[in-house]
Amino acid sequence: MELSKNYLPGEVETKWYNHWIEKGYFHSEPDNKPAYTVVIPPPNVTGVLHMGHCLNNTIQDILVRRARMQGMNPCWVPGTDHASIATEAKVVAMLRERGIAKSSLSRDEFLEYAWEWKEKYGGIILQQLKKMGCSLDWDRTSFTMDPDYYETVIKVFVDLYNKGKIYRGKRMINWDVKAKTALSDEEVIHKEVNSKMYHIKYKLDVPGNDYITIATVRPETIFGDTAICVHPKDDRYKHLVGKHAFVPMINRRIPIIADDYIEMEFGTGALKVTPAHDINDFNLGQKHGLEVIETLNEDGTMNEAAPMYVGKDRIEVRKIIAADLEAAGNLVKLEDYVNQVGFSERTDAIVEPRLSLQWWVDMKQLAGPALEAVMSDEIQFHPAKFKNVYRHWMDNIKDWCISRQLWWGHRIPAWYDADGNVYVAATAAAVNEKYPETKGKTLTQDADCLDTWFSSWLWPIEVFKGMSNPNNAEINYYYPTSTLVTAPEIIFFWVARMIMAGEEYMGKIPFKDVYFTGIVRDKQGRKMSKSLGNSPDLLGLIDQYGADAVRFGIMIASPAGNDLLFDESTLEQGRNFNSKLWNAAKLLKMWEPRISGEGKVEQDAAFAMDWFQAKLSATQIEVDSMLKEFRLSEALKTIYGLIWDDYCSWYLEWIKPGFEQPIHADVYNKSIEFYDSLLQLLHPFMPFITEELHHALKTQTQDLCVKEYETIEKVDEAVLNAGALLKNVISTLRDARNKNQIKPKESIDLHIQSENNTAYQTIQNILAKQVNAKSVAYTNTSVGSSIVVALEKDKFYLVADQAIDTASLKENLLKDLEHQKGFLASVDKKLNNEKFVQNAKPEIIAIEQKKKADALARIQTIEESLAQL
RNA sequence: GGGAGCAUAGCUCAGUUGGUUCAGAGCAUCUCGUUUACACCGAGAGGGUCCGCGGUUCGAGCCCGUGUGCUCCCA
Repeated sequence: MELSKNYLPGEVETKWYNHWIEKGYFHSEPDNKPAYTVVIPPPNVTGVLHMGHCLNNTIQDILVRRARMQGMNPCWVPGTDHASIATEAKVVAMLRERGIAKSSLSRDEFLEYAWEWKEKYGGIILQQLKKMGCSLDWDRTSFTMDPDYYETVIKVFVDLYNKGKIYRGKRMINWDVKAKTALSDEEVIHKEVNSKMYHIKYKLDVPGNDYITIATVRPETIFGDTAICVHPKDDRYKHLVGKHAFVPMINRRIPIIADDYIEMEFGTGALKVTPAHDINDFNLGQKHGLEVIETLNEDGTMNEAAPMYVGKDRIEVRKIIAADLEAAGNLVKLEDYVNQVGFSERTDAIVEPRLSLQWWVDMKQLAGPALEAVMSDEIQFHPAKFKNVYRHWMDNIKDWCISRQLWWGHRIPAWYDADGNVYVAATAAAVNEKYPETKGKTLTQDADCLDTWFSSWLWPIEVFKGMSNPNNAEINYYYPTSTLVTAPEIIFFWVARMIMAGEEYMGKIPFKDVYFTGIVRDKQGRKMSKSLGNSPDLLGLIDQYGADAVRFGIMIASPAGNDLLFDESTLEQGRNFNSKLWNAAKLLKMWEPRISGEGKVEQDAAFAMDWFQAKLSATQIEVDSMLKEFRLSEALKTIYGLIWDDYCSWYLEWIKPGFEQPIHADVYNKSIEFYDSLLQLLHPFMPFITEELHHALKTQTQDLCVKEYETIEKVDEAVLNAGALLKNVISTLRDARNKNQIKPKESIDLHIQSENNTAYQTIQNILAKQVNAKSVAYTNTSVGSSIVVALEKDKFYLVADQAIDTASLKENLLKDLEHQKGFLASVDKKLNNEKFVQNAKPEIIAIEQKKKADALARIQTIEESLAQL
């Protein structure tokens, strides 16, 4: 097969992906081989591929492809998450564009639109993963609202309720005014915001015209104030405790109370207490038996509690209230202030604390075994630092608010009778059966849906129908899964809860290793986000550079445990690597017509082959151990260096036949074999080009994708060292040529002075070729009018036609001499130190003595060279 | 406010229980070079008081203390 001038990724990628699918390589069925199971973190059904997915799925594909080539039975399950809030928001927006208000639709009508939307636009992201080469088992594509999955979620709710681990309660929750739903704590993102601190004075209900001043960043909440609180030890306010004050503008009379919760140094030391709209104030209110006055409607507008602002949004009121307070004479001052404000993860609306009746999971009961599994390393986190983060959260775990005021999702299986009694069971019929007293009564189902994560925490179980069809062959074979690859941001949302669900419902951990990827940032270190517009178009990049180059670029820049600073130049590096691979194959193929089977392999070529075999084995071992430790980026770098430097720059040059000369069949075949091993090693990282070249090299019986790794050959250390010496000599001599301005084309005569000539004789042809020497000779004495180079204990004389710059040669030698002498002095200092000799281990002392002997020998060599100048 | 982590070449990072030849790699930089795989290239080079200070030790990039700066998580 003839290779084109350049590698063209586009066609090659489509061709091989289709081929792999046709062959069914990615499909897994339980068998006798060990399973290697990975479940994809299900992207939102509304999602499109971004850099985070790209990193995450490339890593998973590397692990899965490698497992496949190691003879395991890998199963990588794709799927999507219904993403309740995000999807419902998209559907509502789509309806609005068509002029349909959600409020004008019944629940069923709305859901019909939602499903229609999901079928049409959902799962685009899965198609995009194919572009990247992901070896997912498409026959297993799952969705968190598939019928079985849906039933399982409901079953789990009922079960936890029956066990007393789910309850309904009125609590302070995070309210998303845009989506008009409750949010869990994890769905609130705290950001630093520039605000204003309003100092507002409240008239005291005492004779005279006295005031008490409070400081707040949320002045619109004053309408919900039901007390003012000061510290009991605060001398400024002691006399006011037990008295009353009036809320500005509405003149409602509220008590002044004392509590040591107050920080005297903060603000004015007096706190307005608004139990309905702040969690701390709520707790304070409970403690002191204060009234709770709500001032907000569901959509964040003010209600009748603020008569002059009814229907206006709270943020808008915050802006205009200053003037009104000022007019009323209650505004003391305004100052700039930076504070933390909670935003909705999904809608970016400012979250309002709100008192509300919601469903909760009692997390304390579930946390125990899940914490233990990680602390005991039954589940290993990579990097391990996330163990601490995990423990901290589990130790301080709060109950999980799971109800969402949405229609898209799993509807809560709770029914209410006319008196407001609650009955929990999977269906209305099941309610009647379980609670006979409900028969004949009109029951209304809870209108709310469950938090999206209440379904995703069952993902590793239910993708194998582990709950809807317990103990089936697949769940028994594939569960627990092997490795979970995910972003650290969802350690609490998802990872922790999957562990809980696994322990609760399977009695077993859901995965053995968790690999946390870094966060994808731009060149300046800013997180990639839609609002910053710094996310590149991934499909465009794949078109431009090829999928392999994108995978390479992203992996080479992702040090284990660190964030990824995305820079397009690494994709360029990936593309250049593609070219390098392509050209090396072209070179090999060029030699094919010149194969000759005659005679013996020349000794320098034999050396080159032995050396590369040793280098290859050593690197395979190294890569193996790196991958075991999930050091993927380093493993890729190592393979890159092996291919580019050791194979292309050294090995191929060493065995390269002269102009139009034949190549020995053994050398040719061995070189092809080496190259195929390199492609195999690289395949998990860059699957397309490696498969293409694997087939381009020669007729293959097997696709690379499923070709199992062979046992690694034993490393011949002696040959490895000999190769290292050869490389060192070549570089040193080339440097000497460069420094003496000998033109590359000009050949030299090389004389070697060494105690070990045989070491050089086997490699002298390579040496001659690589430093452009027309002759190599061995000598016992110095060679006149030559460039002298000292390396270790050996000396090399380069004889060239042109005049020699003795002065600079001498300068270099003197510099080296000084260097060596300084080194000798430091070694001597150590050896003459009695304490060192007494305390250091014998092998360390032996090393120091060898250092000394070597340094002395080198100094002698240099001095001799100097004497000859 | 609580917790976790980081600080090594211009950039991004390695550096295994403190001790192999004066700290390594990739990228970037500089010099030379179009020799028939590759300029998406080759050859070579330069570049670091390992954040500051103090301590332990015969010996510290690595251990301890402290200061400074940065990042993330939680409240």
